[in-house]
Amino acid sequence: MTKTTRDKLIDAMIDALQRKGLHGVGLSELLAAADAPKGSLYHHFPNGKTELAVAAIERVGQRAEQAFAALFQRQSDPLDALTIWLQGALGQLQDSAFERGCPLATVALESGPQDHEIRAALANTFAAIRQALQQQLQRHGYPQPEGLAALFVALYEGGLLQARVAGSSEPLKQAVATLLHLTRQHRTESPPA
Amino acid sequence: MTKTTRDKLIDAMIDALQRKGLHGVGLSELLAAADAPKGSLYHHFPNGKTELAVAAIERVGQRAEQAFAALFQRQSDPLDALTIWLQGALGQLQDSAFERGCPLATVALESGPQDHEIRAALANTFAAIRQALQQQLQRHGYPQPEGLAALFVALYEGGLLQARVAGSSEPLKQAVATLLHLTRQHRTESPPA
DNA sequence: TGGCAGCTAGACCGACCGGTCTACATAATC
DNA sequence: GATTATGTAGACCGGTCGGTCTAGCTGCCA
Repeated sequence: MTKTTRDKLIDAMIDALQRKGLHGVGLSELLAAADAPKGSLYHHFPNGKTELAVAAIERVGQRAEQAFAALFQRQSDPLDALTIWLQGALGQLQDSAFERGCPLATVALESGPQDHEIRAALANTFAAIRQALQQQLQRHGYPQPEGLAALFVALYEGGLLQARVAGSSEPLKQAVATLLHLTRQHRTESPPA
Repeated sequence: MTKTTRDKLIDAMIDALQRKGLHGVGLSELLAAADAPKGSLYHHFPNGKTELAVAAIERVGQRAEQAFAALFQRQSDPLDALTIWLQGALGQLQDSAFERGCPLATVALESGPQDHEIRAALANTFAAIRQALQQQLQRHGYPQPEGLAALFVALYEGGLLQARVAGSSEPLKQAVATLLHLTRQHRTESPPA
């Protein structure tokens, strides 16, 4: 299975978004990473960098949904699934010497209201992730599933950010441990019907 | 009290970092906002954009520490102080039509390990904030104060990020409510000595 | 074999990037 | 009043940016 040029471009963009964000990459870097000429980029993505970024965001969203689905299926407790997910992200960050974080976070912060296409793609993706989480939490009887879902996403993004600048996994690990403790304890005291 | 050119440059950089991050601003934009010529920039900050960014990060850190100190002094419960702080950030985000977020988050994600000056400034600032939080939480008998401090910072950064892309305060508000609920409940059951 | 679509290839463009440099105004120092 | 430090002012530079455009390759269908 040889990857198409289009796919290589999207993957190159995802990698770049993880490392430096949208404004931090140049087209030349993207093209070199994908081993493609400029013509191919503008053939597959007539609107250039922006359109490629949107495609990358959407692909990240798809992958996340798939990964979540698989994870929730294997783990009986969604909190276990979340723990594994967080550990995976942290592992990737460590293995890359604290270079590779969330592919969505940096563009999210770089974007303004005028970047409507990018913001729309991001809004959809984040909403979908929160909703998937919420459903699982609800199904397993956790209280305030919506707030809890947003809280876990915030922990993920905010925790990776802190680990990144600290050059250490500790802040995220501690935060995760605390939130899991809090959540589990709370659920024990008000068990599901 | 007329602001010096140096101060105007730093403030312009802080504003830019909140809106689009370091790679998203050009020098020309900074200089226009500060109403200063290029010569002044390179006079006050010989290492250019990077040095200005470091100065901006440090100033943000100083302001945060001052604001925290005042807040913790007025509020008997650190959780109340934190709530006010989060509300303030959310208010600024809303009032700016979801443009103005945390001045540190975007640079943090844009930076790589090679940007050692910026990363060092960020690492210091975040560590100082976490420690200030931790002390207050500890003093008031909250368990796992270190993890809780990291968790609150993560909530702040991750929550603002979500609110930003969603164009809505809801995700953050819900996450905050849930975490406060969890924390307060937990403390009630294991009161301080 | 001719024609055509899909895609690759990269030369080329104007705009803007961050940064350097010289000239000048101002104000403190002797 | 000459000298010197401090800071303002902006012309200027090479490089890179994102984007356009023409040419050519490759395989498919007639």
